[in-house]
Amino acid sequence: MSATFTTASGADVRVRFCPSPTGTPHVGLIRTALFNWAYAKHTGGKLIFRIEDTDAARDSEESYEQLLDGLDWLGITWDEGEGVGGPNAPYRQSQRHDIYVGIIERLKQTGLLYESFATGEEIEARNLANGRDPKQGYDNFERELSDEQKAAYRAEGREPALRLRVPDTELSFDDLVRGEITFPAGSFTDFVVVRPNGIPLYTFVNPVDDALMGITHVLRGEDLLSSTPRQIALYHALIEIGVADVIPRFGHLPYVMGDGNKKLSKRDPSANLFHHRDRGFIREGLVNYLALLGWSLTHDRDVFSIDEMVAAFDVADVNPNPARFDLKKAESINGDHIRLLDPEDFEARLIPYLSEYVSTPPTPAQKAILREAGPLVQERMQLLGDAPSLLGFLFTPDDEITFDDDALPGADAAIVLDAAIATLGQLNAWSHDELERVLRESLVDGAGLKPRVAFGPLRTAISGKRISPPLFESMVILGKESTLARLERLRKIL
RNA sequence: GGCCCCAUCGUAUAGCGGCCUAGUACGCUGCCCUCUCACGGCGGUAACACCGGUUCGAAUCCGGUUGGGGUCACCA
Repeated sequence: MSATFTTASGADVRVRFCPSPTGTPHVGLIRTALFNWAYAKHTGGKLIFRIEDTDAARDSEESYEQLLDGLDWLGITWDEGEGVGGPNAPYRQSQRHDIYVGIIERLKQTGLLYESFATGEEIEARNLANGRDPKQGYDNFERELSDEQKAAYRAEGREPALRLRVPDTELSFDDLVRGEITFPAGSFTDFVVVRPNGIPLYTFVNPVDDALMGITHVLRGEDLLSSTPRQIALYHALIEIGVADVIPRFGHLPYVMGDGNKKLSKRDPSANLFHHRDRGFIREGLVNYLALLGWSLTHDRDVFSIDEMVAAFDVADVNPNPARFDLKKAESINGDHIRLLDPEDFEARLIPYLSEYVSTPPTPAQKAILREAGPLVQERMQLLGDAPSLLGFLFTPDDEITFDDDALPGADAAIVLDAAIATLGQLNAWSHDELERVLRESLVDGAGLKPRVAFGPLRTAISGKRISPPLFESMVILGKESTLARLERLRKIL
């Protein structure tokens, strides 16, 4: 027999993002936040931001601040919750203890919660003795403990945890991304919701707060899929005592995988949201890539704006397969978004990544260089963090340029440099076209060199590198004096 | 082990019974452009896990097998 229950429908969408503030923000967690946010935006619903800080040992204020930082960076905002307030405050579970105590009391009175004294070892031993798999979990053994038995336990100095009585029926629900899922009777057992010290567990406070806050759609990670029947069982209990009136819809988002076949580990640098920001992902690029982890806009486009995502996003379209975090693809998408930036915007975003060369705010001279150099590199970068190696030479004094080993030409380049110095020394119209014209004339046409042989040493002289922004444009930015000084400096070294 | 989820090129995905000799993107790769590197353009590489059904017709529906993952805490 299948249990029947009411699900939320028709009403305005209310979704939530409810992280525990432990550690630095994980991209999988942020992806979950993004999907909830996008779904709220798409449906015109509300996103509630709640802090699940019921684990004092692991929770930290620093972690909470990082969460805010990360969400703010990506532009994920919420309509109700910690930081902005709302009718269901407080939004930190550590401040909601009194609310929980009242509900626990009512649940106890109705017999939906019962006292459990058994230790893990006792449960396992009993499973073994009864021929059950020791890993099978709790056996609902204490459902009908007599007062005498309870007193005996207390006489031993034991204090009871509280378990929820789950229905002895199968339980199914219609997952928004996976369709109908059924758990057979007996595959989920009575579980602890309150510790002996009276502090409720996540398994209790999460559904309780969802109910109290009127959450209609629970979009969360696949790791919570197996606990859904227990949550639904708790919802039944909450409905029975009038705390909830409907059961929300559930949608379990696919895992974000790392290399191999395991979840992207917290220890993997790729898991850390800020690692990507530090390397120069822009928010448009990272959001786009994160959205692609389990979702797609259309069959032939994977670069899109956040607005386009919001306009099209529906949980029902989320793919149930686990998604691998592919840094190469992410960087490529980011590069596309960098190219999409307005030049001034791009310039402004570059500055923090050039801190070793450019002061904040930049001096007028630095600003002028950035203005001219920005367009030269905007299409050459996948990450803003590429900027220092590409642009550093423009901010470095002529006599402090260091030459990369792989960029150093052979002694035969001396002829090239001599010719270039002679030619440029006489050039007065210091423009891109003139520079190219006279240098080609003297080196390529005159000396009969291949362009790459002719210009390679010049590139090294002015940038110190084998790879640089376009040569003539760079010379224009540096100016005649600086260009000649650099050419002469390399000439002397050879 | 019980239960649950998942299964299309190396990766992410499109596909929701005929439009599929399976599309797109990243990656890799050939050519073009070219002062380097990029960008851009034109090609190439490469996949429906397997076995049964249902059907006139299956990547698409059903069952099984195999493989992978998750979960069975007085963590969240």
